Amino acid sequence: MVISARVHYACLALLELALRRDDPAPVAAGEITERHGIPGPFLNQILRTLRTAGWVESSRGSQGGYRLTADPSRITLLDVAEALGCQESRGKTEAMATAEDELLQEVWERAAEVSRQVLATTTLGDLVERCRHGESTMFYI
Amino acid sequence: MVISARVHYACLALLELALRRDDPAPVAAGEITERHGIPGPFLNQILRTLRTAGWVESSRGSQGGYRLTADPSRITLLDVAEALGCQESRGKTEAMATAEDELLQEVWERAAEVSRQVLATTTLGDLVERCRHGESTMFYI
DNA sequence: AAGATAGTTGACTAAAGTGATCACGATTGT
DNA sequence: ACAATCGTGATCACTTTAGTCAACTATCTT
Repeated sequence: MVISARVHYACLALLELALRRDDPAPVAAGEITERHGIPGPFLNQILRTLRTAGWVESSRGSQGGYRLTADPSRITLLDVAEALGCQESRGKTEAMATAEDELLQEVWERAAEVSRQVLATTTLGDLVERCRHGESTMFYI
Repeated sequence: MVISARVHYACLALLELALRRDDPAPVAAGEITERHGIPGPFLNQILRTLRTAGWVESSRGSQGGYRLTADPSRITLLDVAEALGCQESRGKTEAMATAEDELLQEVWERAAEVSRQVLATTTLGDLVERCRHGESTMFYI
């Protein structure tokens, strides 16, 4: 599971939308780029992807912008990463996999899985809460 | 933590060396490429890296080859990955990190850390044992 | 109706990483 | 001598990633 700048930006944007969810007015892309220093056209591209994936909806024209389509507590960081096309491959060509090969593959898969679990158990709602309470409630291993 | 083909090959090679550790004769690179279908010159490059990192030693000339320098149970897959220069960056430029930014960084870091833990707790010795007993003793989450 | 604001679309570029190859040189055993 | 084997550095093709651009469409305000 690689966390690219794209995914990071996407999460930032969605977090911003989540924080302003009680405000009925949509949030313009420009406001997000300004607050987080994300290159404008790039964020635009990302928001488009999130819209196609169904996580945000947009309204055009003046006073337009983006809105979350779901409750922040129902959107996990894994959802976001997958929406952005985080393809994990290591796509065994099926041919000639020795015993050692398979043994290693299992380890790689497990390493990826635990990583995925972390993302799957963190929702935008969690982050909003942490953000509001100003606590950094991460417990390290 | 991205598992590249390079790291996978490196682990295969080291596993091979570990399996044949009682045999005093060094293992030629050619034997490994043949058994696992790894492109020859590529494995050569990888073994060179492992040598510089100190995990294997080589002897030249006819009957030459590679040998492990350490006990397989003391070599973790994380060691191997790091030897191959698995650089994880997501290197915050230090400038303008908003609260949301830092919150996300913590999550990415934790996701990477649990992944690293899996690799750090699996040694070549473990794999040798599993390989010999033919069991696939992986417990999934 | 005009103009400003804001999202839509698709193509495009530059840089970096990845997987892999090559030519040539240096050692060592038989 | 000769074949086997490692050592070194350069190079290449391909893909992904980050980011850009131009032109277009929709909507609101006045």
